[in-house]
Amino acid sequence: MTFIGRDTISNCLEDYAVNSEHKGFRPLEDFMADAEDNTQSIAADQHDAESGKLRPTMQDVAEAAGVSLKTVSRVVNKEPSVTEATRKRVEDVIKSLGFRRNDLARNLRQGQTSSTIGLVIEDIANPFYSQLAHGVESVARRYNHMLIISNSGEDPLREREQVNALLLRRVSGLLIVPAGADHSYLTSEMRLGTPVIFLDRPPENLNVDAILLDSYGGSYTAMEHLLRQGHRRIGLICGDPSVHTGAGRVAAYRRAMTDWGLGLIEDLLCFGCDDAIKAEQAVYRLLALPQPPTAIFATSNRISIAVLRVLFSTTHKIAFIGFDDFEMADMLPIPVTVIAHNPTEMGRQAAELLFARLHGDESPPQRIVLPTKLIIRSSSEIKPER
Amino acid sequence: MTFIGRDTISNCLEDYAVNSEHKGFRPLEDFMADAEDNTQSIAADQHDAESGKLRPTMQDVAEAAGVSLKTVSRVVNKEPSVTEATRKRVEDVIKSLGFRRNDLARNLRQGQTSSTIGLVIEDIANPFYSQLAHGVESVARRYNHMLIISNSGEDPLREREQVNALLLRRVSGLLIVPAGADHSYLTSEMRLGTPVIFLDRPPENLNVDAILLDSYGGSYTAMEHLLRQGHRRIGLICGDPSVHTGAGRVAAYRRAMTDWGLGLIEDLLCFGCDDAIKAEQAVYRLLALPQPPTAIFATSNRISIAVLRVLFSTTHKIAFIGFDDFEMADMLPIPVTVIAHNPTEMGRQAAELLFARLHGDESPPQRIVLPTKLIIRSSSEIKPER
DNA sequence: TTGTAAGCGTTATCAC
DNA sequence: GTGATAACGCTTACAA
Repeated sequence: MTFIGRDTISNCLEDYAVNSEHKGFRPLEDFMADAEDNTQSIAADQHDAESGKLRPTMQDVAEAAGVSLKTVSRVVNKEPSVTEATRKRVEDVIKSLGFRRNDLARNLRQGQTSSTIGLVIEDIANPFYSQLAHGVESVARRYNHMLIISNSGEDPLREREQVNALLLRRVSGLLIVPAGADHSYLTSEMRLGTPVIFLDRPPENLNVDAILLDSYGGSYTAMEHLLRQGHRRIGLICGDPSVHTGAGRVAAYRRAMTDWGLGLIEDLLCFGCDDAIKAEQAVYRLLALPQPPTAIFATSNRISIAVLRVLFSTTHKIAFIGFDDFEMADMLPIPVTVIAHNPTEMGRQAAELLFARLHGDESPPQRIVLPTKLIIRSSSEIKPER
Repeated sequence: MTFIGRDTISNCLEDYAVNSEHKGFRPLEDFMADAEDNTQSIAADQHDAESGKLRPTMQDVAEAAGVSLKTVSRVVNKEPSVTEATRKRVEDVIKSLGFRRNDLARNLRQGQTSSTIGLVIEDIANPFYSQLAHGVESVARRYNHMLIISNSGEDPLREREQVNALLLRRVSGLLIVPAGADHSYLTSEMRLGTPVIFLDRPPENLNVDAILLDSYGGSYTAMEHLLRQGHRRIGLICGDPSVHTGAGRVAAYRRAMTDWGLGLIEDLLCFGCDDAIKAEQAVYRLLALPQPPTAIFATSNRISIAVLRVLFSTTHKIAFIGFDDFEMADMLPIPVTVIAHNPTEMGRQAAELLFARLHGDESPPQRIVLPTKLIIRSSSEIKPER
């Protein structure tokens, strides 16, 4: 075990510890700007010079063991009809040569697949997606498949590229959180036998399995809860309202207002708040209104956090509900009421369905809608000021 | 766009909205227990009945276009020497047949690799690892590689299985956050040419690149900060102290105490708090001590959150510092002082190094130690009660 | 129990 | 420019 010496420690003290002007969580790029040249590089001891050896094949093993290639194959695949003696001999050679079967070749011969499934999401760094991926992975492992994850970054073009790259690699199946609108480009591939399942958002122009969330129902429940508390001016902060999930949540907002006999006040609706900056600006705009909202509904975890950051920094007493639960929602100064659901379970169900398809389930494409649950903490219990 | 009807909404109201006895963030399994039978399944419209078509090969394309297999290959790979006319003809056939090159076969022929890299981590649902994965993926994409992520769940056995599965699939390179202790099993594979890089923890019995964090330096800085505030009874809550990261943080704790002329009080040291439950129990134990600590140092993000959950639920005024920054650390009732670093950058650097190795960089194995930064918020400024 | 030969879908070599 | 033909490392079918 090697530790960095005391000099490192004093470096840290001088360079960082005193600096406390920084506040707030800085997850990505902006962090290293002032720190990266402090990267310390320590060369390790020695290095194996000679390399360039070729990877041994079954043929090599066969020759070294004095048996045929096929016998090696039998041993490797644990087929029964091999003498204990030859098996032992072959296994020894395998060990000494460091042989490892090439599954690329194996899969090429056996079927069309790579015992790998592909998952296309927006951004693995978002907890929603990392939980989703966790669920998928746990199921994939049960079926002896590995998981290739690729980020589309909400870019339809990139989504297509990634899907194509996965298909080239002959993934056994595909799980997609769609970024683009038109997915008809997948029809031919699906006809050829690759099962595809959509997550979180349904496909357009494609008849395919989808695991969705009850965005509309959950949001309607949340709105009703706010309305029951007496709120009439409710701000809405959402991302792209043309995305399915956003659309459902916005529709629920509108419908709830209408059902309660309230008109829509355009000034209270904020669209396109896809990143933290835009969401924060939207909140500031709402607060500056002659008649600011008495409550705010945010349509996703990222947006919620941005909104709350502003709300907590002001003295305004505004009720809040957000879609998606998030870690620490219950630990904030005012615990946050959320529309919760289970991303891990969503990933699991999608993966299970994928493997069912892979194993020959030919039933018609399904639409599974997972339930949401209003978790009432404190932020929604703030009453409207009169 | 299809929305769930009003009946769904009332379901939600009755089944969930009223239920508010639940508090706290429930990320995984325990959530669905009471909700899963509410899963609604809606069968979709119709279904393409006939399938079973075989995937077209270059040979099929060649026959349909009346050219040789090799010519198709030339077109697919955009090699120069093809007439515009034949190129067009072949491309049309490719489109009409929905042909897609099988990269399994291509890779088999070309080299040993699958233009895929493998990443083995503890748990993708942990923000530390999902940020790390994000960094790796962004670099991999630049190099036209896809990323296979697999979770070891801290289990050395599973780690080995996963590594083996990745190697069987002929990943171009391997990024590992090691769970096990002995990694000599990788030597033969590395000699055969697969570059391997360790993240967060160095390998044992293996001379290989590693990207690490300055656990010791960061922790020492944190301890000094607490000691300067006058704290003398500082509780330590950590996971497995035999893991490299844990060991470095514990060593810094001990050393700092010693350097300040303080003895170690065994009662204040809590080891093996790997999950939230154990960490919480540890805090309760500390609080119940005849002389409880006036400050606590937690050695990871998960532990920090568990500790804070307890601390915030009591009236004890205890200072706190945690290793790893986390989202919302600055928004809690008492903003949390942390030892921050950049997981995304760690992933990026590891991936860059991996590709350098892949491109023939033969320099001796490196140990890169990334800096940490003490971000002082409020939790560390609580003075010891006299 | 063991071995031979063909073939998976591509690319590489070298003719034409 | 284009096309045979032989690999790549393995499995399948069938023979010995």
